[in-house]
Amino acid sequence: MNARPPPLPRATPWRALPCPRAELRLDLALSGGQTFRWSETNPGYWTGVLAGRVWTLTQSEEQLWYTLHEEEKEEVSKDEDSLSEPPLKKGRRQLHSETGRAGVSGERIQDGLDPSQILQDYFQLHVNLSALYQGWSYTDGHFRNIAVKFPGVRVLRQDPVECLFSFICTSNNHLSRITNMIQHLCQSFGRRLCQLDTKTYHAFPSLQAMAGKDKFARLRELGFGYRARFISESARAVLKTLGGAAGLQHLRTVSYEQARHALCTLPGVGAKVADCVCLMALDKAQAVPVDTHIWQVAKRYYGQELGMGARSVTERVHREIGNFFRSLWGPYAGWAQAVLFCADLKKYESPDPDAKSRCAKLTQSSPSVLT
DNA sequence: TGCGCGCCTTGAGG
DNA sequence: ACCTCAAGGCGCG
Repeated sequence: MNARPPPLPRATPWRALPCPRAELRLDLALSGGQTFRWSETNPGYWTGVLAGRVWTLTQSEEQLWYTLHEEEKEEVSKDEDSLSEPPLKKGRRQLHSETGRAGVSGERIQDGLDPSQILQDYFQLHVNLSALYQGWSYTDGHFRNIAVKFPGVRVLRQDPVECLFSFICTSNNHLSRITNMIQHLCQSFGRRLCQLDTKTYHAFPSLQAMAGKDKFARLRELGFGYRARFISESARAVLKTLGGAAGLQHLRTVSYEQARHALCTLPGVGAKVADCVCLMALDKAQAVPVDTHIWQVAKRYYGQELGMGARSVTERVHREIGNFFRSLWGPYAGWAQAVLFCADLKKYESPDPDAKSRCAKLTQSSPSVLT
């Protein structure tokens, strides 16, 4: 079953890189709450924007297949702000090389950077996930139970700008609405890339495009609520005080504590969002984002004393849970958290025969429980 | 200084 | 129709 998938119109021929399914499950990695920009356009086929190009991905037992869609002619979208850097001429595209690894900018793909390198970088295929799963399973019985059903959950190495502003949108919000909001953000402020069927694809907006003067009002109109201010003001703050996109990228080379502290100076960024960005864009594998969900999991499976007395995830709870999981899972604790989070998403809940009987039992006994 | 509480937008789901 | 709650952050006491 390692045959080449059928070709798509106006797209490059399919190519593959070796990647066993145990090392990567596309569905879990791309729709498990890390990124909000991929959709399953056909069963098993995932289409989305990465490094300024539109890709479709699929996988067989041993290989990850990819094709790149043809870009439309240069048409600057209306809202791409005048503050934007001058468009780079083809053939002289921006190159980031802060870390020695391939630098993937969200705005434009670099000519000369092999698409397979972009994918290896994005999926961090140099990390041996099976070995990590083995280690976590050895020290953690609950993880061992989860791991069987949720193999191949990798932490993506995302573009820092896209990751930061996506997770600012997640505050007090739910997955379906987050996905819609980010789609609106890209459609309104991002460069249009192409159209497939009826769906248009846009690059993630530049900092300049989000920082423009009337952007706050536009975002309010688009239904971002109080997050509108966070987005426009954080875009300005990144440009003004953190050195722009390159400055964010540079946080990959500093310590977890330094990166986290820098992010927390931005409006709309607290401990939770900062940890998400540290983990998913800034190479801080030890960062454990703690939300209400992970807190419930922690209390239920790892000890009720975790975050005891609190009614919500306060700074103290965040610290306690994070430190607990780091001591349990080690330097890649954030990667293990991603597996647990994925497993807890409602859409992945398997029809559990025990759940019904538990529920029925609870209902029967509820009068005595409640009184 | 550390901590917890109420508020902020919107809409999906019960 | 009504309510609650959602991958939270922030100002305040």
